[in-house]
Amino acid sequence: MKKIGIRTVAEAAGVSIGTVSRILNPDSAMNIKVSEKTRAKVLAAVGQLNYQPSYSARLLRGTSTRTIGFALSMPQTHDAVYLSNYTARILNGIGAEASRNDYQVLLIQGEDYRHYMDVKRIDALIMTGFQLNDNPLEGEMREMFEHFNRRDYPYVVINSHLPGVTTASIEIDNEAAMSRIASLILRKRFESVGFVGELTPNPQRHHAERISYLKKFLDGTGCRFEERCILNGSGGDIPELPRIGSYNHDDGKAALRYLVRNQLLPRCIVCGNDNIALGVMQAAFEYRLRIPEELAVIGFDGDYNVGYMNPPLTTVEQPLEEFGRIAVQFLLRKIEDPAAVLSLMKEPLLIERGTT
Amino acid sequence: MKKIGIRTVAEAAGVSIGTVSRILNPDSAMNIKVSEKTRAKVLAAVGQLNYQPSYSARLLRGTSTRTIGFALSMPQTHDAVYLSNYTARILNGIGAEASRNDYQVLLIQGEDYRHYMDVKRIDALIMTGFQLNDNPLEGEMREMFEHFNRRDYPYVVINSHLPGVTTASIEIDNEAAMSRIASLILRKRFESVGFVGELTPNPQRHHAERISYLKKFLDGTGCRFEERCILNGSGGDIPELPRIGSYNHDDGKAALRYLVRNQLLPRCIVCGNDNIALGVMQAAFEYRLRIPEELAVIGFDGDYNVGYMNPPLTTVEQPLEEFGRIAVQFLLRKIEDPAAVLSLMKEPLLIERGTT
DNA sequence: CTGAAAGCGCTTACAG
DNA sequence: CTGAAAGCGCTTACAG
Repeated sequence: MKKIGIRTVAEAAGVSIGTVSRILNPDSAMNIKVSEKTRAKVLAAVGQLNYQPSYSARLLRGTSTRTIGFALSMPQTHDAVYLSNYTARILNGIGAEASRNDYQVLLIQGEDYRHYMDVKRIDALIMTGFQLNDNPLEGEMREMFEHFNRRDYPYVVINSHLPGVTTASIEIDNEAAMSRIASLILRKRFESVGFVGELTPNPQRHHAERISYLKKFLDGTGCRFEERCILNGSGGDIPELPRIGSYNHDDGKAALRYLVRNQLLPRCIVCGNDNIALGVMQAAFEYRLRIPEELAVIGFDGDYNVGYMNPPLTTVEQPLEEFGRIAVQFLLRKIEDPAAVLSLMKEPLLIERGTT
Repeated sequence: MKKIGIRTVAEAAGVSIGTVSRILNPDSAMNIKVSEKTRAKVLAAVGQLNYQPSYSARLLRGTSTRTIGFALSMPQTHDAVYLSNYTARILNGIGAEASRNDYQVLLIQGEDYRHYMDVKRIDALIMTGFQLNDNPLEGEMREMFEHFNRRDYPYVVINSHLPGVTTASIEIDNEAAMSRIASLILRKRFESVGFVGELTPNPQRHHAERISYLKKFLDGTGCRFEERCILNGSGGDIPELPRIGSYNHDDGKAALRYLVRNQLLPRCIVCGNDNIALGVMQAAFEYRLRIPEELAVIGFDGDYNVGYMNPPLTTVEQPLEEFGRIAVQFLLRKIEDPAAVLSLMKEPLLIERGTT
């Protein structure tokens, strides 16, 4: 079986390969000046031979790959879970918008994001989830972004930022989110509040940020938000959890048990994400605590299922799908116009349901 | 800024580009016979110039792309949701195993899967979710698989099959699953059973399959499994639902409401998937039905969150992550050995929790 | 052990 | 309007 390439087509149509190429590349400036007659001949041959231009050869000539990279995790930060619920939602937005524009998505895992761009395996890159409290790779990453900025690469960072370097970014307004949560807490007159984040040595930085905003908004209101009811990270009295790449449910369970056993249980627990909240709720049921009468629970993210809990979870809705879509839209613009910039801070919605 | 290619490196090291290439391709047979001295020189130059071999040039030379395609949906079957919960779990397995083997994953959406393989944009392809009751593209797809088989392409189909063509496949044993569900139903002495699948004109074929197995196992046992309590597909009395690309929760809600209003509510509802089950449960709570005392609910799939419901959901656990991993392992084998075949039927676990 | 050269399959100035 | 030719950046027989 002979491989059919551009010259097979050219022979079949009785023209040169250059002509075939011109006809097959409508974007080419030269495409216009081709006679209808030859065009018809060539197109017929293409159809009959079912010719597919080689992807790699086109790539080599510098054409776009029509591929957007989505970087799933930085080295050392990735655990057993490849794609979290949260990441999947972002990917939903990315995928929908990409496919609308006839782009595909390459999932990238590993150390070297620069490489994919440098080598033009992808046209653009979306990153998320590397914002740890203490990221050992911060230096390297800063360099990477400077490299990207210098070359006007199309990239976007979602819900993460690195001090000291400007990046194209989309993020949720944690301050606004915590302000809304604080209002709810005060309106409900919950007299004490706790916070449960990830019980790992190196949790996402968001959690710490949100804790400090919540402190700010609750300060002087009479509502107690004490240090020992704030479980985030590790050390001190915080229960140790083996990290098994879970979806954080276990952090919630462990935290609630710890609070109950040490008689620290607050009236309301604010959680770093919805999975933690589900874990908190499950453990609360084990202790026969009534939600929301005895314990209120507030989540974060707005995962697909949390409206179907019993009671349904009050949570801060992050429009993650929208983040994905906006990211792709920006990247497509940036590909056209290297000067395009993006710096979007989105205010989230607090959705009150049955747990408060 | 000059672009640095293989010849920049060659010049810097004072050797020919062929030598550079040989040193950089450890797999090459010629790699062994290169002197340590030149190797050191070249490697130093590579490091210093931070040289990255062009991905596209390598591709053109026929090297592997180190990319596995994951096809998300067939044309016309895809709705607003790009990646369902179910698909995300498969992808988790694929991604983990791929990245362990230094492969990346390309998400493919659109009409033409053959193209990606033919054109060698990917080394292998994984497909799922196209098994509709009435797939208008069945003919085309059959041709595609025959094309793949003829060329010994590495591909796998997960949880879908097409009558009349043999494909490399991994699937769940629906018969075993329904046998387990039937045993549970009989043991609990539920006197009547209903089924809720997708309330769309063209539901997944699994649901119909499972209904018929359940019929078989319940037949003659005295447990009633009547036609009018089987809601799957559309037509007849089945409530019409606008498809909004949801995760099926709404099917569950609509179905339960329909059953209650028409006084058809059975003692136990078996659901086509977990999202449907969550919808059923939520609607049941609205009617103040007690689960499991008045109504038992059984899900399918084993999504991450369903153990955290209240009560936690009894469901059939599909090892979807494992399916993804096995698929990748097979593909890597198939790349080495074109004669490799795969036909795996996996028995699922029924996990009994609070809803039965 | 290494170099010079052919060629992977295209696109695109350059001629005519 | 179309052809002949250069070249994208590599890999790999072929010589030596």
